[in-house]
Amino acid sequence: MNIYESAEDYLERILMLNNEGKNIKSIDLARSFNYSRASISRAINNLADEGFIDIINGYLILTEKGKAIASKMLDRHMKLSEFFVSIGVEKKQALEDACKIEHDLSDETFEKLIRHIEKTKCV
Amino acid sequence: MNIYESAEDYLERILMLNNEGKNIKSIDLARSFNYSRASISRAINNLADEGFIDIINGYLILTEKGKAIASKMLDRHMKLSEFFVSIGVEKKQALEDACKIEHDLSDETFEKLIRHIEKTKCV
DNA sequence: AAATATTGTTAACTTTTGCTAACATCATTT
DNA sequence: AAATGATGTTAGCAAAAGTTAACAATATTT
Repeated sequence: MNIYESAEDYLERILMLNNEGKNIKSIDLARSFNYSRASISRAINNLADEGFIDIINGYLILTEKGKAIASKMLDRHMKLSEFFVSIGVEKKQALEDACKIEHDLSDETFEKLIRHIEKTKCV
Repeated sequence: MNIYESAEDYLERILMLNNEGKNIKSIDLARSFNYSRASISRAINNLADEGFIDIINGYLILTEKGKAIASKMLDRHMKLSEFFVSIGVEKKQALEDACKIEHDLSDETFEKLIRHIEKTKCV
């Protein structure tokens, strides 16, 4: 009953696209990640089995449980990449790095980091 | 001819232990990571095949190629964990988080981060 | 409605990185 | 030298996360 790193990415991406006003099907996610339809199909069905999403008419709908994870990841994603950009990292690179480490940072470290960023914002 | 994350960890750990004045055999690495002898044996032989270490009398000796990676990782490990501690993260957690993200950060982001840390040191 | 194109699923494979079990080798101690 | 113990290797397994190929189910276009 773990949630895997890849699963976190999928949920986050669904929310990200929803926030852009898009309703998402499997194929959209596959295109978004540039992964095969097969990979996404299996992953998505697992997420549905585990109650992170509902699949309704082919559309991927985050459950509360799924949304909780998606929001957490998206929040980390945005804050980390903003921070990287603010210290001079090129945007594309900042996004890429944020995407990787958002899964690995402990809650403690992430929170302390955010506090540090707030504190040093005008330096 | 990639270098995998686990391989980076092994090389780093060899250097770390060398720096404590220890000469390291396979068994020491296994104990250090709390991994089985079998896992380490195979990984180490791969690293030797790929020219990252020499195995001499059972001792694991970093080649120049191996040392380059080990130093880079160890440097990141120390600087990141120091930074985390400096912003209030508990030491054990700081080490754990550093160990994970040291592999993922791009050179650009790592360097910019270090510069930022230097700049905000006395805030 | 029939033909075509798009989307989703299934099965079997690959890579990374760990495991256990069984065996081989090397070192120590009696 | 023989017995014991420590270390290293090999073989086969597992899980996570991707792949391709082949097929099934939907949609769309003529």
